[in-house]
Amino acid sequence: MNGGPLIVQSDKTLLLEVDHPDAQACRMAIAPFAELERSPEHVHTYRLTPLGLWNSRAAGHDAESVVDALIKFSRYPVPHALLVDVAETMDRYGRLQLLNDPVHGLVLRGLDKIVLLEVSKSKKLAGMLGARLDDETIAVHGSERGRLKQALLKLGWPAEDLAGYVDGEAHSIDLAEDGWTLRSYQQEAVDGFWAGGSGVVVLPCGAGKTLVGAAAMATAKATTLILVTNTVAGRQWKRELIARTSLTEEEIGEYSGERKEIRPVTIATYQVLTSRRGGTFTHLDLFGARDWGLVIYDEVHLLPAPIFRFTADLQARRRLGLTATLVREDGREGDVFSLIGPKRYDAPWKDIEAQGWIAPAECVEVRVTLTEAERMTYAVTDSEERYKVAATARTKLPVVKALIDRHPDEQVLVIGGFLDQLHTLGEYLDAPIVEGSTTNKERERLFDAFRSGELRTLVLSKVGNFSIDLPEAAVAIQVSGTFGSRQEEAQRLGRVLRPKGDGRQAHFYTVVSRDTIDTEYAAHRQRFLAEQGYAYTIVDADDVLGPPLPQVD
DNA sequence: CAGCTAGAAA
DNA sequence: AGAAATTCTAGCTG
Repeated sequence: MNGGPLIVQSDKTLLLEVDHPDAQACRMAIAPFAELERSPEHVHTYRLTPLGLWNSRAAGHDAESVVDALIKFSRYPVPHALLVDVAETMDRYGRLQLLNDPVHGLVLRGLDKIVLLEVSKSKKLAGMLGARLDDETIAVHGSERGRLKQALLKLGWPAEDLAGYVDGEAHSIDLAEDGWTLRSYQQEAVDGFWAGGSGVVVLPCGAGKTLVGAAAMATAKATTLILVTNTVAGRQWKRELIARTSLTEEEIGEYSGERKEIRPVTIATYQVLTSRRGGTFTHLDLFGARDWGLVIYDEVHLLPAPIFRFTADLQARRRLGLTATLVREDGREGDVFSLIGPKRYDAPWKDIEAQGWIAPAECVEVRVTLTEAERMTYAVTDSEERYKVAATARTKLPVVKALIDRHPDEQVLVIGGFLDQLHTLGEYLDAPIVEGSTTNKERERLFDAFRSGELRTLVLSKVGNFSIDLPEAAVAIQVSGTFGSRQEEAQRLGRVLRPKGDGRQAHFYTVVSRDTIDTEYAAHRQRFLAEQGYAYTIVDADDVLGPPLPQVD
């Protein structure tokens, strides 16, 4: 219509022309409700999904604002049927509400009687609903609050949960007042969460998600259960809470493989909760050990399946999910939506970078050419092993070294997915390795040495995908990854995004073998970051290695 | 009680 | 669609 950057197609894909002058504004406008699917050089593909639309609906956007954005940036007339579909899909959220009735307890109310009638006939809801109280109200078994929301989402009628929460056991928690305040986006995130009751806050790694958690605790002023991915991450939470809140060492317990403390604020690992013996979960008591007023899920994109089940029974407690990437590789975003809650806040990474709260980062994909012999091996390897062969090619070694040498004054993390490759690298670079078998004690020692500057280079296995706080790292070099995991890429970039004291830039290199599936996987991993506005420059390994040394024979 | 190892789970 | 890696428990040792 007006030469805009966006082509809206009736199959619900949106094509964004990247080089168009309005592309950036358009990206900002559609990001709240559309999911990026592909991001090659010139045209990015987004998709409209029901979940994306419902998340933006829950965040207070109405169908009109979505329709306006599509029409405003569209190059051609937007298919009418698609606009109708957007409006209808968004309108499905909240037509059913879960409420707390003073007489009947938990009830499902239909703002639309027909919808209520329709879902009440569904076999999927059998056993969850009780007596029909009137035209627009049906009693709900209190214990089924979570499972009912899951089922309704699957039926396409996600309920708005207004049934409220128990306060839990009160516990005095305040933010410490010595010379710092929450950043504006952190405050907005906490306000959004609290107003919504429960849900997910999406912020980049390094943007201070722990402080959002601390502020939520200071708002709830109640006993809190914090679930984290591993023990070291848990200790970082503890350290941060002691520094930034009125909580003392004695008030915070660690519930991990090593210790089983239950205190007013308890930090537990997902693994310990999901561990079982003889088919029964052994540590479930933790959920009932106290009258928790708030449950915080760190790295909610990694939440293991059993935790979803327990969470279904925790619907009367306030739940805060924290993550940098809401995308899950297992497609269970719907369960996060119905059981933890809708997305309550997110901010584009580039916005927070523009405010100076995370370091600007340059992303470079370095392509190496395999040697004749490596190409031969690759060619004769069957498909299952191929990725490993391509990703762990020895040709990458000197390239990694050259990249490190390009930043002589920076601390460097080398991150990969295959242990033997990492051991080779560790020897080659004379750098220590942190992997799964590294004891927590040793990890903390190495991380401390790195933080203090004593150690310049550290090699990390998949443990580096999880929250590790290493503020000094300014350069990360990725040598291999898992499949094409988008969240992994984001976590790894996140390792270098903590703002540097003097505003230095961060560098993220990904070293990839040319003409192999290594290249494809790398492209897949980069998708999420492309959505956040990070563009990769592709360079040849020879440009990194510099001119070849003269041959001496 | 710290440190190590094997074995299970997802 | 599959393989690798991680993290837990439990049992042993000095």
